[in-house]
Parts: sequence; structure tokens; C-alpha cells
Amino acid sequence: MANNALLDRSFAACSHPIRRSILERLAQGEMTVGQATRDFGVSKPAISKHLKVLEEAGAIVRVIDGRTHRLQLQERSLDDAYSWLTQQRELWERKLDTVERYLREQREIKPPPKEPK
Amino acid sequence: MANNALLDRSFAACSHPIRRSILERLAQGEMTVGQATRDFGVSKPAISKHLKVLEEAGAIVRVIDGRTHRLQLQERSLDDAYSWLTQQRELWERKLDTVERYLREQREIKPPPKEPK
DNA sequence: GCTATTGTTAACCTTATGGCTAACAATGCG
DNA sequence: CGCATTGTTAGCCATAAGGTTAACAATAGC
Repeated sequence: MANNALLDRSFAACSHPIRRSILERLAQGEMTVGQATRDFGVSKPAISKHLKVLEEAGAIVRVIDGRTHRLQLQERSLDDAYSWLTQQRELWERKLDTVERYLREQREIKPPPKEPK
Repeated sequence: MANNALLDRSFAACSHPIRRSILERLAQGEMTVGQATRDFGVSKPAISKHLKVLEEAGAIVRVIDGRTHRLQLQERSLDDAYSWLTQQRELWERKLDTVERYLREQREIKPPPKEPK
């Protein structure tokens, strides 16, 4: 139950469709704030807030270039969220394997009765 | 920018430390609502709400057993969130590879000047 | 130096989130 | 039956989230 605020923010960042769209778009290459505003059909302040959420989650960075801001995916963007999900899946699959092995061993020790009839 | 409400809910479900703790705990094996309430130091209604969020995200299921509810991880729990992150990483890494290949090709076509002295 | 462009900040509104207590429903057990 | 146990629901509160418009700041270009 470690206090991991960055992980909170990473998952929260991914929980909004506009923010996921921004990340998908940035995986293809950088874009400016203005382009994002035009593409996603919300006002400039709305995009500005989404970008702040993404930055504070360590998902994107911006390069200020004159009056335009070029947005890019951050190195190791969302690695922490990915790692948490991966580890969680591993634990869960290991658990399932254990259960399955247990059931298999039970069958070997005490095999089910022969086909009736 | 597909309208994917389940993905929204999956990521939102993971964005709260208590909910992540519940999922981590359930990867070890099932627990009851009462155990969760005792372990995570919030009221019963608070846990009840968290569980609802996790259920609506398809992350857990409950087996009602008399008056106690046994909580379990759902099959393929959070697969959609995991898939989205995985695909996003692949796109991003492919993009980086492309950039790197481009730079390498540039070097081959027009090699840098020999070491100055 | 003006004016257009690009983006943020301020202020506001509405809805959602996360917590609580108190009351209710349903099951288990003496 | 009567009472304890297990959870949910209802109602309330405070704060966060997501959106808007209007105003501001800073750069670009004439």
C-alpha cells in the first residue's frame, strides 16, 4: 500500500479518452498545442489542462520553441504504470498456475472414478 | 479516439492506492469485504464504493456466499488496459527505432569528419 | 511599434470522487 | 424468535475534474 503518487497520476492520466488520444498521436511524432486543440474538439484551456495532467504524470514533455510548444512523449513514458500491470498479471498467473498444479496433483493422487457404464 | 468507456474505467480503477492494494491482495487469493474494510482503514461504505468501481471496470468479481461476499480477481482482469499500454509502448519504440535508423543511415551516407587531430 | 498568433491563467459552473454516519436488508445462530 | 454479523444504500460534505469564456503574456512579422 505504498504511497505512490506518480503511479496514481499515471493511471489517472490514461483514464481520459482525450489524453489517451494525445498519447497515441504523440507516438507517431510530435505535435503542437494548437494542433491538439484543433484535433480534439475542445477549447485551448481544456487542452492545456490535459497537457498539465500528462506532464505531471511524466508521460509527455514540451519543448518551447518561440511561441509554439512542441509536445513529445517522455522517455520511459508510463513505465511505472506498465510495470505495475505487468507485475500484477504475473502474480495472478502464478497464482492460477499454483491452483492448476494443485488440481492436477489431486487427480494423480486420487484419480476420478472410471467412466460409469 | 474510439469511445472506450471500459478502458476509461479500467485506468480509473487503477488510479487509487486503495483499489490497487485490493487488486494486489486479490492476486494472492480471495478475501471478503469485511477483511478489506479492516485491512485498508476506511469505512465499510468507502470499501463498498471502491469494490463497485473495480467491478464496473471488469477487474474483480464477487461470489455471494450466505451473508459474506468473497472477492476474486476477474479472469483477464485489466487486460484492456494492459493491451493499450503495451501497444502504446510498441508504437513509441518503433518510432524511436525509425529515428535511430534514420540517423544511422545519415551517418553512413555522409560520415562525420575524421577526428580533428 | 502595432497587430496577429500561440498558449496560459483566472474565474466560474457542473458533475464526479472519496470520505463519513446512520439506517436498512439479509443471513446465521443461540 | 431475537439478536449479532455482514454488506449495501441513502444522505451529506468537501474537494477534484473537466469544461467554458474572458483576459493576459509572449513571440512573430509587418
